[in-house]
Amino acid sequence: MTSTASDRPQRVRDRRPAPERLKQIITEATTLIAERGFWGISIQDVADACGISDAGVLHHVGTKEGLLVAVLEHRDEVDIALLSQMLGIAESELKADGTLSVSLRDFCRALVARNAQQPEIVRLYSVLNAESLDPQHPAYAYFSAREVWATALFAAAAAGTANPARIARQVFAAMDGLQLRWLRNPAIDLVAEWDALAESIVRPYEMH
Amino acid sequence: MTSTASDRPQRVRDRRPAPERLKQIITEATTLIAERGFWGISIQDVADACGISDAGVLHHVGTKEGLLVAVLEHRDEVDIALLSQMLGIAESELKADGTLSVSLRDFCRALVARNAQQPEIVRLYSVLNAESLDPQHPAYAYFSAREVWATALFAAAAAGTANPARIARQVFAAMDGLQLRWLRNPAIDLVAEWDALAESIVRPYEMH
DNA sequence: CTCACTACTTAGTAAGTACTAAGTAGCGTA
DNA sequence: TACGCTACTTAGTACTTACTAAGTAGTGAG
Repeated sequence: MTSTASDRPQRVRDRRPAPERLKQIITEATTLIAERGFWGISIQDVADACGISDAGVLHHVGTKEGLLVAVLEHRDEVDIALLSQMLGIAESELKADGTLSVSLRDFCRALVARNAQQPEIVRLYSVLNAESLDPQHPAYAYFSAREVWATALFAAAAAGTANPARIARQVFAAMDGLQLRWLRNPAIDLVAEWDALAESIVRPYEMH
Repeated sequence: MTSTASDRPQRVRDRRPAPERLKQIITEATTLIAERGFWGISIQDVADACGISDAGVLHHVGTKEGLLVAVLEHRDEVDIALLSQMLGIAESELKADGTLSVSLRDFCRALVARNAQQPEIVRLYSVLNAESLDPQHPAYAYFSAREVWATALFAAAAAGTANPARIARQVFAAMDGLQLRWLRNPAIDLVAEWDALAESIVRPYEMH
């Protein structure tokens, strides 16, 4: 599972521009953290995956916590760009907490459709979200803020319904929970299952 | 966070009967694993919490994996006893996968009511469930089996509805997700929020 | 071609990891 | 009161951990 020093092949020097190497580190770290959680990986693991030394990784991210920050910041960037593109709205609409120009149904559908295509990322968030319930965890602040931020977004999208705050919480919960089932059993059709579930949740609150 | 050897106070010998000590080890380990996950704790941490040496802990559980097994086995026992008592049914009804003599609504209500009173245990399961998505994790087999087992139980309780299998998955998902929201923000009224959510999910599938 | 820069390496440190072997001390029983 | 059992300790093993200091080797600009 964890490689030992004697396992590691003798390296040929492979120098790369910092941005490229950093991106590689983030990619590999994302996979590893999704698999084993932040406490479950070592800097050495990431270094091995990149084909450099542990000190080489630390040269780019400073500390282990810095590695996690880099991973999460990168995901924020990519996710916001991808989502706003899928929905055909400005990125600013997802960042500021005003109103949303898309319906709750469209918003959720886009989210789920995107997630269905990147189980690794969904897993990263699922694992880190649970792990970071501990206030001592380096991602605690990030995930606490995300909880507020995401709930507000759902509520904004549910502005047309009878009880946006409650809908937001329920939708958030149902989506998270369904993804956990799907991660454990990928045979589940995430999108179809979500459509059925969302229909049930939103319907009672629709205003005519 | 993690105590160092120099922190540890000089111990007075405190010998106890094996069953009592084992129970203490399980209790302390449960708390610690719920906080930091299985990869996030060390046997030394558990030993410190119990006021004995790490070798003392290993005397009772053998290996770190043995510790996790002991924790999970103990929880199974306690949970089944508690649930069957709350529902007024035989323990065997929860173990075998036949029909259930209680309605889905009553079954879920009992589950949620119990969980609302033991956030630490809910957290233990939430953290381990996510962490153990990795097939290498020592609790992988346990949580994979639990997924099947729990889904079957929900389906049995939903036998009277139009689509028991789908209902089971949706209820399982919604409950898990709502608990995650609640663990992060305990101000949420888990029972009330569940009642509203369950109503929405089950209603469309009810047969008259 | 030279030089500054920087992406890396090696070789450390001090601490923590799971786990073992061998011995010690308390307790129940004969 | 002696004896065996066993709950524990100390001291060790071999290894991993995050991180640092100092040096090396590619690279791009002058």
